[in-house]
Amino acid sequence: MRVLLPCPANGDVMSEDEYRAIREGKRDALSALGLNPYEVRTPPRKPNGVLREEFDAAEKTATEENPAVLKDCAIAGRVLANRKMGKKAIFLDVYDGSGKLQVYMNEKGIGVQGMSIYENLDLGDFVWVKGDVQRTRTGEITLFASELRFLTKALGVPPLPREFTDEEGNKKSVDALTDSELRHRKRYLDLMVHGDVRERFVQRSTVVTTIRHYLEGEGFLEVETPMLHPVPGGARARPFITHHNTLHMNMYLRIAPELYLKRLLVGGFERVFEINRNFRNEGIDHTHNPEFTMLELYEAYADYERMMELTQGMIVAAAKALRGNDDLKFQWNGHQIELTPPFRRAKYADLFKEHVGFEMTDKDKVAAEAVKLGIDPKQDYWNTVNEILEHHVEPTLIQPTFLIDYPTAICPLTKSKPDNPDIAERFELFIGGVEFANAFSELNEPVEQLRRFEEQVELGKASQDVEAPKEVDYDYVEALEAGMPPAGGLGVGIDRLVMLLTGTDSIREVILFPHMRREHLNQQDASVQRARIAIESVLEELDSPELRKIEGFKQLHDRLAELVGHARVLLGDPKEETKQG
RNA sequence: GGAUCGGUAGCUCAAUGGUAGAGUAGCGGCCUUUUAAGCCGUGGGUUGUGGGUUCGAGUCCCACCCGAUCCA
Repeated sequence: MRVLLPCPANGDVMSEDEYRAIREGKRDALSALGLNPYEVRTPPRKPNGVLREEFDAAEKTATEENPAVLKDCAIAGRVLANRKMGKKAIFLDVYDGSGKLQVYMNEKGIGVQGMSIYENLDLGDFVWVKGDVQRTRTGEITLFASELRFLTKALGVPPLPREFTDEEGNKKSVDALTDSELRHRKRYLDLMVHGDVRERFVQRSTVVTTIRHYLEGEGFLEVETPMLHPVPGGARARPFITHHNTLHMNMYLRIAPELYLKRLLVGGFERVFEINRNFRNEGIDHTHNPEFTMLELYEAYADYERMMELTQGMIVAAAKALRGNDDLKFQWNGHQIELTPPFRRAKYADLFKEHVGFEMTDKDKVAAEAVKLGIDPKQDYWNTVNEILEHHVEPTLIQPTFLIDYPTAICPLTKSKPDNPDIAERFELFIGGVEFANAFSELNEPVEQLRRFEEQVELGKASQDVEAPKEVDYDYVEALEAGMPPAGGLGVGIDRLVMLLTGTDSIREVILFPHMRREHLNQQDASVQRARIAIESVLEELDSPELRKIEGFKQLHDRLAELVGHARVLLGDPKEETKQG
């Protein structure tokens, strides 16, 4: 483990790590040669991939007597292999964003200056190399170096795949950085050494870009609405709470952009979408990250039928863009998935009856089933029905299925069927037993919306449901009073879609920096951490001008500030130490 | 929240309760076209953290930290 210690002499860091010390020595040696170990400018160069293509093209006209050569090319990249064959033949593997290119060097080519750079080169460093590209005797496309320049020193050792010899004497390859914890915490290393991981994030970008273009093609406008909400809404979830200091008010990281996007329909935008993060304060596992990416879109004068078309259309477009062809078979979550449209449609009540065995309106049987499944008895009836469905039906929905026509009671933002107030025009799309999309014909009646909001808050209070809304968004109701056109709305979980299309079973593999607990916090450190946070929040509260108006506050404030100061010293807060020093 | 599994050198992994090891990377040397080159030599560890049992703990016990998988 690398241990960094502040160096009292110059404020720099010194290290107990021998690898690092050696690299620091080479860094200093480069400086002594008059070179910048962190060079500012890179001379002109071409990507490795471009040179490979140009060389392939040149070879098409080459003959045995006149083999292909590209004169005076230059590349830049990270050195990840160094094969020294004696004093006068060196092979480097230099990687850039477009892949690897081998470099051949000898003293005759790069000179004394180049060799002195080579002497101070470590795996992981960045270099610029100039020379002719041709094949070696063994057939590898290689840049024969005539000039070597140093670009950047890497003080850390890159984790590299290696090979070992097993008991039978067979050579076996070993991947580097296989520990998923390390891979996620140090994603830069994971990306550096795992081309397939880089490729997966390129694919993620392809999915997002394709959806964006698809929607733009449908006439949608991409918008950005607030991440900080005064009243959390638009979904059932616990929000993250934060605090705005000068407004002296709590704010919530959004759990959904829905209510803002629909305000835009009121304002006259007819087709809007947003692709961005939602934050939900819930558990972390291989399908949940506290922040995740959602697409939400709203279309005036449309309904949930149209939303089904759009959902299918963009998923298929993304799938084709990734595959580069029309093969829509995907292996995911242990299932073979066929994404060829149209996706199956099935009614909520029908599938409930089919898989649970009785009507969802049969109160006695629902109650009995709830007991059997251990569902919270304080739950509202329709939430109970929904949990039963989640348990018995959703896992069976392997091939893409639009589950349509939900009970109105669990759809506070959805318009009911014109001929049946108990059924809402809502669907969720399931693939591989997992929810991928949620959409409905949007409720636009302000009075009914207010009634449902209030009902949700009351039900939440009664059942002590932590996910239930605590507050009615009156501002949204007021917006509806201004008149919102009939509309369809849709939400699609982008992370899950990328998982499906890339055949990945863990959300952490499609999020660059998935959240984890802080490393190396023992219980004591964790307590100190919590205490510090508590102290900070006390201090913020003390700054409130409202509080200052209260009689006798000054004395209380001074006493508290004193106590906070003591607490900081006890906890070893660096701020307090510098104040005293 | 519960169950199970895991955390040992930079990396990948060994080690019946009995001197913490190998490969590779590193460092030194040899080698003029290699393909994760080869050969010789060599340094490298708070075994996740803290306790306990024991003559002796990587190993057994307890608590905790960080993950993974399954369940709720």
